[in-house]
Amino acid sequence: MQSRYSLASLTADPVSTLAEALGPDVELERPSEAVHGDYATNAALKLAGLRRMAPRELASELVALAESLPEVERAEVAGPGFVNLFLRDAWFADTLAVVLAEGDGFGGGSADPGARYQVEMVSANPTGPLHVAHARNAAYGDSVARLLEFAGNDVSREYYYNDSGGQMDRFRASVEAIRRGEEPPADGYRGDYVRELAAQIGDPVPEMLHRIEASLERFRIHFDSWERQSVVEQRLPELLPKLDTYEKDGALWARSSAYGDEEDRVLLRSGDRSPTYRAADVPYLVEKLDRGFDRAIYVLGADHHGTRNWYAAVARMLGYDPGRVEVLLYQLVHLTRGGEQARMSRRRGDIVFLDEFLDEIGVDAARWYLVNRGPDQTIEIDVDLAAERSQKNPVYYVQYAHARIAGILRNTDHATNDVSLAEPLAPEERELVKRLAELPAVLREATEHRGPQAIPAYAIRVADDFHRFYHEHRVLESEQEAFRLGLCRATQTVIARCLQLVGVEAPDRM
RNA sequence: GCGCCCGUAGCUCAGUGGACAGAGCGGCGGACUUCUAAUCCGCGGGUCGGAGGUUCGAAUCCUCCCGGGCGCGCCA
Repeated sequence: MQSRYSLASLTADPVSTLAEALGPDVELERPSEAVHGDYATNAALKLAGLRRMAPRELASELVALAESLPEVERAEVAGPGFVNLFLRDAWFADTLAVVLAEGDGFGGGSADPGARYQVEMVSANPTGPLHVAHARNAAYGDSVARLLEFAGNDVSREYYYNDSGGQMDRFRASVEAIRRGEEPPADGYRGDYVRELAAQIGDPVPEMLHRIEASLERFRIHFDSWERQSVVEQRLPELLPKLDTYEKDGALWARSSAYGDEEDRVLLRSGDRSPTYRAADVPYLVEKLDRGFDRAIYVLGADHHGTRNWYAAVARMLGYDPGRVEVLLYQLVHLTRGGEQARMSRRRGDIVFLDEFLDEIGVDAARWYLVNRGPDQTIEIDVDLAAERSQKNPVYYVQYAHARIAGILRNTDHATNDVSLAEPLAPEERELVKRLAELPAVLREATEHRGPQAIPAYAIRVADDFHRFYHEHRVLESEQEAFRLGLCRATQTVIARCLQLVGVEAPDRM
């Protein structure tokens, strides 16, 4: 195997480039212990069985290959067959040069070719203000959307709402009741916002939607389109005959259980034969796919998990590739206030509105907290703590690293990409470069797994490494100024990117 | 009863086959004549819910059990 490793072929991922030089099946990882080198691979352990060789023997071959690479200082076999690599300073300088050359694009563009995605999220019916559970939907869905965009896909965010169902009737009836000076019906809606809407004239729904949109814009989420159930439903008559359906108990049912769903679903109610909410899903899905989206993503709360297979079943029933339908579920949010737990249920009245939440802890902390946990994990946030201890919030720790760098860069006008080394690299410099080099892999994985929680975790590591570096080394007017300035600019770019992907601002001063 | 999710440090949680399991918060003790101390350094803290299994190797994959959350509407 002849190595043709060359940094002349600058890719956005220096680590992958190095790995490829060792063979197609080799993946490098960063060992937790420094004595295990800058990078290590378990390739020999994995391939030993296939090649019928002893792992350590195969590892020796990789070591020989690795040591022939100009960037490798030395390599060694360790343990059962790990290969540890120790890299020369030149690799770090070249890697930093790659990051700087890529600039804002570093870590992006991994989707090749890009595809067209629709991310439908929030989609709360406009019967009241958004609350914190909706905020998680928004924060999670929007970060997934941002990841997809940065990977090079075309992404459209859509908000879908029911403007014609029983819930909406009850909402309008509640407003009307107050306008007549009566109490809202027992199953109606109440609260200050209902009174405010009653004080205005006309249909309260559009005004409620405006308020929701304003909350979302404040939360830094912009929707490209808003879709109404009453509009979508109009195509139902032409689509019903194409579905696999049957009559039972006076209602029309979809035979969805034969297409991967858990159960059959009612499309037309017995009695007035009016369409159910599920029925509207059918023309809506057709519309999504016919509009040319390669993939339609639904972002749903875990309380909707019972219908997660319904959408793909509809696609199958109509002859579409079910792989074009993707349902993302996230668990619920519990808020604690003064030690007392409140569940996010509108029905119980324990409502904490999104706007109140933002008033208390700020947009940056709110977005950070809501995306900081994996979607499968229930989130618990102590609002008092989040607001009170905001100084110690990790989000400020990361922002501070960004602001510190901005402070350094304000004091210089050197802006070259020359990162030549004046002296041997310090451990803090090497660690930081390796950290920055992780970004492409971190984002690739976060995008593929729809797991934006990896971003804040990584951003903390970057800030960690930077603060340590900053503490140990002078940047301006040091012997190593050129390299260190480059390191600062690259770090700033990486942190800014991470924050952008989770919808958090990257301040130049704090 | 059935389905989905979760169970990792005192608390909140990272970690979807690799080396002695990590972070933040909380606790204790240190470091500013500097480009920002919203920072840094040190100390303490664990039967990865339990039991089997697969593997050279398991917090991670499989089976069963225990505990918690959420669903199982002709509501949305």
